[in-house]
Amino acid sequence: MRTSDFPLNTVKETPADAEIISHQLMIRAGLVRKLAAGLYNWLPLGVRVLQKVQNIVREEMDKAGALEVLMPVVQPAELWQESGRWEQYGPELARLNDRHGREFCLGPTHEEIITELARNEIKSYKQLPLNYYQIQTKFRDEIRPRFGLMRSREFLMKDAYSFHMNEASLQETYDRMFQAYNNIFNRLGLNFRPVLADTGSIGGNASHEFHVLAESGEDEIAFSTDSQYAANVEKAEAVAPSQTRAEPDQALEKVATPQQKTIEEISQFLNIPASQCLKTLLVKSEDDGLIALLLRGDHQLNEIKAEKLPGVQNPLTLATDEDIQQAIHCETGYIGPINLNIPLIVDRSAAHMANFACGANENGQHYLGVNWQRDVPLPERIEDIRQVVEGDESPDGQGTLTIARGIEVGHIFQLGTKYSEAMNACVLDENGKNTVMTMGCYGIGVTRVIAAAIEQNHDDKGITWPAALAPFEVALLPMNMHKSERLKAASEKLYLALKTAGVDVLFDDRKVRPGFMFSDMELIGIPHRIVLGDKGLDNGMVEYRARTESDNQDIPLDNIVDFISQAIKNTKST
RNA sequence: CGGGGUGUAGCGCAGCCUGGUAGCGCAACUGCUUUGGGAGCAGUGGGUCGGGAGUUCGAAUCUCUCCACCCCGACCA
Repeated sequence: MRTSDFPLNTVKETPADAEIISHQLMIRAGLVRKLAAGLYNWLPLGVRVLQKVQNIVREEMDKAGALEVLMPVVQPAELWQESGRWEQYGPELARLNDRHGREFCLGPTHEEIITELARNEIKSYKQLPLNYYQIQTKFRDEIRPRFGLMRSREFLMKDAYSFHMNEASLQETYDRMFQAYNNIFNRLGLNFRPVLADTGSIGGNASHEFHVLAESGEDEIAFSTDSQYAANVEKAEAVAPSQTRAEPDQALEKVATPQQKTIEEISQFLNIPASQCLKTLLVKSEDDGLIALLLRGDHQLNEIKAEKLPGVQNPLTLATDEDIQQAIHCETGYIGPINLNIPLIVDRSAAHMANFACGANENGQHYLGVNWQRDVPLPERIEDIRQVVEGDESPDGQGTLTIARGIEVGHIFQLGTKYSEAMNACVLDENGKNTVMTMGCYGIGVTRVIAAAIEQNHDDKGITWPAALAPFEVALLPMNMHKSERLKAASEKLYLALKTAGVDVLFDDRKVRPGFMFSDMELIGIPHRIVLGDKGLDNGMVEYRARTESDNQDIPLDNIVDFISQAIKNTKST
């Protein structure tokens, strides 16, 4: 490709509304342009990268035995009503009517559609297992689209759905997908980790997320220092402290704490660490009453864990100030377990506290030196309801947890029969008996992968694409070609030779100054650069430099095609 | 949805407080010079100042209203 035929649309200035580096660079390099909040146009250069990702995803999915399909973006409401998600989904589901007034939505995902497809097309156990996938646009009307292509409203996703006779077959495909995902992200050249995950609103059993590690990631991941254990903090289990609870050695004492409500204020006011304060949160119970959740002051409630507990309203709902006033006759901030006449659930770590402080259920009053059993019965329900923190013991008993940030680029689920049962997707088994199919689903955020790749691969000059993602493999830069017929001839000849050798080369034949060319090619992140100049030609040499290197290498013109082919091969295999 | 902010040339911004001929830099186009790290000089084109209503002799500027976009928050008592 020639730059005279392939305008680069790079911009020197950083757009004002781009917060994170990938967003800035995607706009500066001319990959995308914003159309509206969360909506982007893809320019030719960006499309090339998109296609690279798609090709790798396709190859690995095909290799893993999945079959490509294509389903509509616009989906009839009936199917969503059948699964129950028409009501469950909030405003994130974009709904619309056609000219006849019939209801539709823009697909945020395709479980309903694939289940409808499968129940019509799959009749016999002999056709199973089957794994369908597509690469298709999704629309989610996000509360707040942000970080450019990282959380846009419209985005490209690879989604796959598998169908099975039983759990064992599902597990087999799930394992294959797990492997396929590892292959995909390895081939893409990303630094990533598969982690145990919560199944979220989609429901189901086992689930893994694939995270690209980056500071700007929106998710927190907990890793063991000593083992392979890795989990999203939403999911990571906070194990009970291994040491036994300290003996009471302080007397119970009631102290005035006027205007001191938050844990921070209390710990400062009483001059005790937050870990010695007990935090009491009131939430709604299933029958619309109240339940108290007790946590160590320095710990945070894990909403996902809490709302799964029997008796706790799901989704988790905090008690209002009025509820609390009515039930306890005090304000928030002064609640504690002593003489608290509502059901209590205590976190494992909180159950190990001794000589702690807590609210006295009277405005402006706290207790000090509180101990379980002596001053207040230890609640029967001891559960894991907190977020893990750095330094916690790893749930597998090996090492401690460290926490890193990640960008979720893939997610695989064992769905079970959630959708197939609701939508009656059955096949006949070998006895001619109707059986509900078991399902799995597997997603990759194709557009997000690109943003994540840039977050992980950039320098002060621009993008430093992993080889597999770069829009072109080689930049061919002639210095002032329009002034030298000899240079022009040599450049054209080399361009042709590279193309013939199957190299994806971008030939900068614009009449621009050298510095301009260098900057453009570095910004858009082409991994290999060949520079031709008159001086070099005198000696039959050209210059080579890899995008991530800072020094030139002189290569004989006669060898450069072989040299480059080899360099490309090397970067691809690493 | 709550709070805050911004809308002026393709992009980045000034002008607004204190009403009086719409500006700067980059980009684009033309010409000349230059040519190994985003060139210099000269010239050219480009604006319903987000939309609407109002106040005024006169509104980018003041008032009201609508819209768009951005940031923070939306469990941490």
